[in-house]
Amino acid sequence: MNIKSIAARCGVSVATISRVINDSPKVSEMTRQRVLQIMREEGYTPNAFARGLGLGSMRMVGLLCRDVSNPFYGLAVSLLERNLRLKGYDSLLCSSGSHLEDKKKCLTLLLKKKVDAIILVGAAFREKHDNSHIADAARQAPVFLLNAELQIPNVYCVLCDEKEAMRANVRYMAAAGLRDILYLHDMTGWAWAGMQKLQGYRQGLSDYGIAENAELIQAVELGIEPACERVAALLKTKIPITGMIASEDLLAVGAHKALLAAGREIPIIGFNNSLITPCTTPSLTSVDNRLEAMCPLTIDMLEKVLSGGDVPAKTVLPATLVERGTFRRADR
Amino acid sequence: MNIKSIAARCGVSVATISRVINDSPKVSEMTRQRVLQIMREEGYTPNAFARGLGLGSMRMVGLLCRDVSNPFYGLAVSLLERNLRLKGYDSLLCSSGSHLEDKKKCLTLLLKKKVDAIILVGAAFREKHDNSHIADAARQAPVFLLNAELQIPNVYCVLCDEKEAMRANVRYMAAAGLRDILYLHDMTGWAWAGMQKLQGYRQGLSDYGIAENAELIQAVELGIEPACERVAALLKTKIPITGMIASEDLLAVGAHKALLAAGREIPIIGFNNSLITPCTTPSLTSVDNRLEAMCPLTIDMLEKVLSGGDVPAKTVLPATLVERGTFRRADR
DNA sequence: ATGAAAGCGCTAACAG
DNA sequence: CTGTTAGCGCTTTCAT
Repeated sequence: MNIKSIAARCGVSVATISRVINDSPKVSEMTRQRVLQIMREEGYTPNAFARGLGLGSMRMVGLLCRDVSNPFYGLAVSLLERNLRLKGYDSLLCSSGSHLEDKKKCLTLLLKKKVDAIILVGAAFREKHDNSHIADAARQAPVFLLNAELQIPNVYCVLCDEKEAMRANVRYMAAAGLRDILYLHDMTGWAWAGMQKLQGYRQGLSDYGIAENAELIQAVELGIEPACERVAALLKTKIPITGMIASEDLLAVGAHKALLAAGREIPIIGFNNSLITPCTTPSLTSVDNRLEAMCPLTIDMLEKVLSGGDVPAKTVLPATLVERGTFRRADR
Repeated sequence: MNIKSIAARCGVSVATISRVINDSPKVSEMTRQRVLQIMREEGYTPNAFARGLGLGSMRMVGLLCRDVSNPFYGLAVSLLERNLRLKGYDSLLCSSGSHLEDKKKCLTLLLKKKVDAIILVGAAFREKHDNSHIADAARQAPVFLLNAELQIPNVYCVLCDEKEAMRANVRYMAAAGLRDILYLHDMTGWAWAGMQKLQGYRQGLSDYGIAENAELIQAVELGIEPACERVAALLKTKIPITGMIASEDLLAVGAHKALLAAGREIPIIGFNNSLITPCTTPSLTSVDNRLEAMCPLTIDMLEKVLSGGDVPAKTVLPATLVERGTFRRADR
């Protein structure tokens, strides 16, 4: 069943069928209806590959993330995919892992499939030294970075101001009279987002003239248990801790668990406002980095770029603190 | 840059280039090397659409799930995608939501893109009354069900015996002397998997000659808070509860939260062995439904089916109880 | 408004 | 082992 047989069955040429398929205005309403009718009767679907070949696009975009099984990325991918579908794009998914070589490979694979655009989900896609592979990719298709920043032609960034959010966290706590604020993060080596957050923490301290205490900055593996163990150990030392801020909810939950075991209660703020915030008792206060806003925005931009429109290379949204039981702002 | 210009540059015909691209053995090693060399020099990549048109496949498979942002599905999608990539397939992702009409639409969209196969992730894709849309799809491409069963030609099922797992849960608890076992589930209307688990619970009771108590079977919305509220309410009644089994970890965590608030401790078993099991103190005992085994297996089967091999229409794996702090088996 | 025909870039049967 | 050539199914100019 191809365009030719439909044309024959309709008594028109393939050109007319093609016009109907592509919603061209240069078809009389009468023939359009007849063609549509027959297409329905025959259950005809235009061959996507042939269309792709002719049009140079199959309306697919590549979604790259480190790992969809990470709830944060999973949510991002879910939101992106839905918004893409609304605009008639399909999503080619690619969990790349965190090795640079694998990320490059994934990029190449997506480009080979001739996707219309590529979305890099997460700050993990900004390398420390060399982002030339992204620049290369951007020469073939527009690249969108979700939650990372990179100034490269044909690369568009949508991100949430996490540095400022972290800074605000510290200030809120300081304003509540807490001065010994533990910063629990999961930075492993270079991680742009991690650096930003850490800087935010430091700025927050300096805003309030609090001296930085290296013992209060703790890096652990990303997970509830590693965080729990570390905090449990810290609580046994003489290091004073009156507040805790984590770079990820999982760490905050781990910290809370350690507190519970030690029979103590200390204000905690998590990050990402993920679905585990109700895990703790009371529920976890957490920073929401606005995925629900960033994702639709990204897709809007994508659509504009693909239709030749002009779009800012960088859009920054402010984060929001979602206050729950583990910490509430004092200043209101 | 197309096959023709590469052919010209190499001084051979397009057929030879095509043979090289497709790893045909009928090319002399010398020319193969020369062609590969030049392809590299020119940075040539065969046009995927044209190949798709010629070969009738772009090596893509459709991944359908209700929502990737659900950690359980996210993990499944992640595992499937990785295993597919290892075999050279790309994944077209589709979060369909739970409405039948939307699921049908997604199926149609994937088929339009001429995917080589379709994987339906989760029991949600088995409808109560009419699965003809799946049968229709299966006529166009093999369909694989992850964690659901359906006897339809060209549909292959890989699942975990959740009914038996739930039955075992009850038996373990009963063997430990617990008789008033609350069953907390999230069944909303028809849900095949939900029914299976419930049946398992009932069988477990009957295995031990325990009479079913309707008040001990509670349906709540899927989420920590709904479960917490419900259990908190139950604990205030006179209904005896000596053990709890949940159809999903989230519910178990909610239940545990309620217990904590009430200052009580009751054995709990969750389901899915998700990343939130360390949320509770002590950590949550949970049933692992073997995604790590099912996903690679599914992809193996997919590969075999696509290469014309014979494959069983249904494969069932046993679940595993991962014992942590909230419950341990007595019988060993 | 419609049709004829020349691509799009690659594959594969056939001939050598 | 290699080349010639006819598709694959659709899009799109250019006539009419």
